[in-house]
Amino acid sequence: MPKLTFPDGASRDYPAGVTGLEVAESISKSLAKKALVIELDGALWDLKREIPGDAAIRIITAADPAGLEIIRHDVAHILAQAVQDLFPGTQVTIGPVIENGFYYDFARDEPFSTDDFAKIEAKMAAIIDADHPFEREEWEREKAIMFFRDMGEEYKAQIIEDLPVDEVVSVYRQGPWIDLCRGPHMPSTGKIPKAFKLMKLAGAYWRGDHRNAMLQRMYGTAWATKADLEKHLVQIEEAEKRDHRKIGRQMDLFHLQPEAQGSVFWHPAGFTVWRQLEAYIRRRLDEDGYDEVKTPQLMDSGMWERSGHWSKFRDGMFVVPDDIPSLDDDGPIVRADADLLALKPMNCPAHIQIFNNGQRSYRDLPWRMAEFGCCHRNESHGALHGLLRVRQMTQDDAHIFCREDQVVAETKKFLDLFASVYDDFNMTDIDYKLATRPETRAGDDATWDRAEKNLAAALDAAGLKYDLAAGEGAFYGPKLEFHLTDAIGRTWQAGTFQLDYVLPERLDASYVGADGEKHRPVMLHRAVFGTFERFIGLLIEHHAGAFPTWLAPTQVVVATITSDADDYAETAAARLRDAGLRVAVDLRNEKINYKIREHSERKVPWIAVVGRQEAENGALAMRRFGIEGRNQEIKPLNDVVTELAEEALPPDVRRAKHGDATAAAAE
RNA sequence: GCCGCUGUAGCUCAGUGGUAGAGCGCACCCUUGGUAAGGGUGAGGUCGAGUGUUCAACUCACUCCAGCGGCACCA
Repeated sequence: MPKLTFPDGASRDYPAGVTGLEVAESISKSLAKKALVIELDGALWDLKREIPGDAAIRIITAADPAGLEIIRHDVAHILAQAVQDLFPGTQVTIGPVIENGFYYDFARDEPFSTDDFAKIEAKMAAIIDADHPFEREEWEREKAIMFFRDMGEEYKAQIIEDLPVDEVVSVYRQGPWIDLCRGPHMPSTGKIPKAFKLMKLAGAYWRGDHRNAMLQRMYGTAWATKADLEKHLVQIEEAEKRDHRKIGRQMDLFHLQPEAQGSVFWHPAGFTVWRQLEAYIRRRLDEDGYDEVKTPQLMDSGMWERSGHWSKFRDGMFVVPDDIPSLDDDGPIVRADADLLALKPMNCPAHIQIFNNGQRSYRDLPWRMAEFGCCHRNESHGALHGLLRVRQMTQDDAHIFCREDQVVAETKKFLDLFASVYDDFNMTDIDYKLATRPETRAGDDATWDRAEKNLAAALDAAGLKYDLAAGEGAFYGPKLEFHLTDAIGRTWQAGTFQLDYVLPERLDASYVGADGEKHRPVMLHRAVFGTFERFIGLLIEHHAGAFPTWLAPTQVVVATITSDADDYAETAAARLRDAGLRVAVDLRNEKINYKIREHSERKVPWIAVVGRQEAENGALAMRRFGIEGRNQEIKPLNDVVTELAEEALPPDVRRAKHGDATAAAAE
């Protein structure tokens, strides 16, 4: 007699052999109707399976996040059934639930087309209408392998072969269709909400390994209700509107072109944003005790051999022969045996050269060496993506050389800086992760133990909660990952922090300790923004192009209503410029509506409208971006100059100007 | 790099086996208009590149290039 405990703490005895469905019915008919699966002590269980013993239970419906996963899993199954029905000879593989939906990988020689989606979706709806019960069976392992092999389902057979020997092999029937599956499933296909949609088609390697066959992956989204599906589709549209590539074109920030794929042409407006960011972070680093340096773009391949990059990452480096190209049309342009140089893919080896140039004492440490270093990486063509994945990038990079006993304090110092910077950008939703040792790595386990412990201690000291990302560290040391959530809930990684014991060793960096002996410094690789390219991409999408005033390419446009106000407009603009603002003047022979529209589309924070009245009164009609409909405030020019100059201050400068008093008052 | 899709004017996109169209933008003219598109005229295209099929290719086929969505990669 299983004793079942309900979420409210009450418990009740049920007859042996009772199923989840019967339990649900004993509570209420409507619950039984809505029930999808039952949770037993935290594990999900088919409603039609006997409950084996005492358990804390919860009936899962579509309204439950776990229920939504069941729905998505079941939709993946009926997708597979529909596809095999419509395209005989297609092999099924796996079809997991992912964020917002699911995918299914199929093996088929002919390519699928998105044109097939309508047909497949119709078939899926028919399977739901048929209301096939999902029926679980447990099979003997060899029988299952034979069965799927006989069906020509090589991938399924392989999956079973690779299951741990003690794992129960279960299959589920849904009407005429049968599939290997761990389950659980809802009682029948008829309970699946018709709130799904096939989204896209893509290639994916079998088991994620590029040496394996390429399968065809269908992505879909599925929800508990049609309204949820609609909402999701609208959200996708919203995200598309924020696409930094699109906004970059609309706001004339930058462009990319085939002759320099992966490298950005920054236009004046876009580079204005860059300059603000660079000036900002430079102030922050100066304040935090960094020394800025500049190191060579090209270094001899020998340097990269010594650093270890040549053997491991040569395929991602741009290599240049160290030879004068020949003007002779007949012969080769460069000698075949020319020495090789490489464009730097990172700044750290060069920074070690500065460290090594002269004798260093323990008194010099920590040495925080910063560089806005322009690096090149020969990223594969398929990886390039707007500003987010480029071949030429500039990092707000720095390397901190320190003693082992300084690692925790330096890490904490960086974490404080990091949080403060992102706070200035109004991005306070940050998840921290400690990425630990990967399978292939340099350095011994004792060193890794110490390194991971140091980072954990620093996170604790900074009062930060964090998760582990096991095996995600760099090959030379553990990393901290910073996952930011943007205005519409997407997560991004920009900055980085890595602990490195290996490179100082390889490039023989040392300092003289208090004991008069030579010691190895520890090296901390760190970047707050990451790369300017990626960070600007992130900012564009986070703000949907509407930058805060201090970053906006143009901060205020003075737009005239009639040409009688032209002279005054120029005077007002000059005043604003003198106050340090980025000002444009629009004297065109256009209606004010048209001017407002155009500058609003460019997301200029302020439009200062001047007509005859403003010109006579020495005023401006100020219109702030982002407020729907007519919004204006007539203000004396002098007041506007003062107020906008204040609003346009970078956050750190404003903080310094007003001291900590305002900050404290704000808390 | 792999799989799929796409490539037509500065931008967004129609279009057909018989050598191209719209809207916006741009230029010029009229309009001086009070908070998200005033009107007119005009310029602008080797239809991504190459090869092939055809009397004829922007259209069909193949190859290449690039972009997009994934996968793999990401020091």
